[in-house]
Amino acid sequence: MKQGTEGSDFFERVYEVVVQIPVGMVTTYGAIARAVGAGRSARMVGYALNGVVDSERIPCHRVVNRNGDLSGRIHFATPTLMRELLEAEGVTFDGDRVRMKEHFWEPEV
DNA sequence: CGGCTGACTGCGA
DNA sequence: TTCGCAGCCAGCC
Repeated sequence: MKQGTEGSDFFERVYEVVVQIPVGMVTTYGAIARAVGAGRSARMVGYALNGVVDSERIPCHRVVNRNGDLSGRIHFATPTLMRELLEAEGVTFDGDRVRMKEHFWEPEV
């Protein structure tokens, strides 16, 4: 995908990575942060997704924390939404958390 | 320019 | 594995 072309925002990088997440797979904020070169700005990754309006273009529900727990503004507003979306895509859950061992996908740098 | 906030992570207990 | 504390980075006021 585009690399270095936009060069405007770290946000764009995040979006580019998130949209590449395969259906039925999930990744962590830290993984995305590293993929975009931010390294430790995992929190900013979530912040970037917070600014996303196109949930259709940005599958933010596929992004979880390292525990596999669905954290997110959307999940905070509608706790069932993210889980329903993931299950609908084929993601399996272990209790209240995603089976990272089964669905962890690492973004390509 | 300075300080605060945040959808996180790593380490220690 | 879970709980708590501190650290880093980028955006915003």
